[in-house]
Amino acid sequence: MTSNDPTRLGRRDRKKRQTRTALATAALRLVAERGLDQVTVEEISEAADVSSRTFFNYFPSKDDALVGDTEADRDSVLRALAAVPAEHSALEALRRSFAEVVTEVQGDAELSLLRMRVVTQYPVLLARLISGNAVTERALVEAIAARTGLPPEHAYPALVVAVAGAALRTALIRWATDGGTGSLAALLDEAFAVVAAGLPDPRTG
Amino acid sequence: MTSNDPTRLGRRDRKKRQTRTALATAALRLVAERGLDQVTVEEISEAADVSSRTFFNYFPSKDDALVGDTEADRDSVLRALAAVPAEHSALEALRRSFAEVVTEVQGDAELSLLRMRVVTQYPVLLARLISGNAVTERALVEAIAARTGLPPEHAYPALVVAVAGAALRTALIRWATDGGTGSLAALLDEAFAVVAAGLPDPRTG
DNA sequence: CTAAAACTTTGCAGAGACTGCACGTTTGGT
DNA sequence: ACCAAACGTGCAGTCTCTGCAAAGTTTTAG
Repeated sequence: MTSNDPTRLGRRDRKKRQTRTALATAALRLVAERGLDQVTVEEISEAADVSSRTFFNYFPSKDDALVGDTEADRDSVLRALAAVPAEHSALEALRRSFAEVVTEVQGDAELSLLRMRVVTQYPVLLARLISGNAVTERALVEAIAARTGLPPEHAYPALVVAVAGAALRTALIRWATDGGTGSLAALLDEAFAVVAAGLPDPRTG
Repeated sequence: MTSNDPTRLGRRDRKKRQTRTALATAALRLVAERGLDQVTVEEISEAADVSSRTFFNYFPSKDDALVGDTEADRDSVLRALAAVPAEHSALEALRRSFAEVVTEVQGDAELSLLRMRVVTQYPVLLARLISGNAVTERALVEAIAARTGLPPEHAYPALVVAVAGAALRTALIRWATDGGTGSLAALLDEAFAVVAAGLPDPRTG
């Protein structure tokens, strides 16, 4: 779970958080059951016992309720990256920065799997997820450029970040299609290892 | 018909193609001028001199008129991949498969640049573009799996394809932000070379 | 304890995206 | 010239999403 003691927040914030997750899980559950177009915002809101207007106070679109909080992931990854010692390579630094998100995903495996199942089923949602990451990508490119001392226009930072993101994405999908039983961290490390080796053809060894 | 010259299709198909490109270019031009939310489908349709209902006969959504024809790219890449000799590595095969799309993009540089400028400006459009590529990605994973003799569930095909796509994407963005003056093919080759080397930190050489 | 301040929820009205349907026109083939 | 298929378009209707203002709730200050 994330780092918050529910008792320390006021009632207002507690209810807000509650409503938000209620909307998100209702949306995921309903869409998993019936399909994306067969679920309206009004139905989701009713399942969470709020008005449909309130839904839009929490999420700017129906899709956003399904893809999860990309901003929280962004903060997490950026903070982690800043904490990685400078002597590590860019690729290794990114690998470590993903660790926190990875453990969060695995910690909430049931919801994560439901989300992955729904999201991968609808290209528009998969795109939405990736677009959230696009914002993260730009921030990461800046950070990697600063860390390596390269100018932000240099090809390298953008390339490493994009490739690392691709590795994370494939590991996530692989983990989800395996039913979430295995270790996501192990899958991620494996992917990064292959990338660091230059993607050698596994047949020729 | 008296002639079967592919460039001289019937009047019907000629007009269809004409209308389609008119809608797409009008959409790109207007959105570049005013912004995505400040342009309605009705305005785009009016600029192309058709009804707004007709717009939706050509494109399923406003966004689709902006991101271009991802299906054509898909066909092109898949056909090219099938033609690459089997002795080349997966990564090299993918690099070659992208060549045709790359030359098309560079050949229509003005429109491509307008599109890249618009698309990169709006995450939702970037997402739409990537979602088209998501379908291509799955097909490529199948093809690479078959080519390498690996099972489709193996991590490698998905990883190579995702990474190659990331390389293509960064090369495209880089080319566009440079104003489309340089050689896109050269940028792509450079990116692939760095990837094949395992993304070594350029600081340490 | 109480009342103002700050915030949240909600209904309402409305713009805009998108779909199914029906009807009229155009086009290609014969 | 004729027909069937394809195309364009208007219309009605659903759904997403936004701004606004009223009403309710929580927090804060006195």
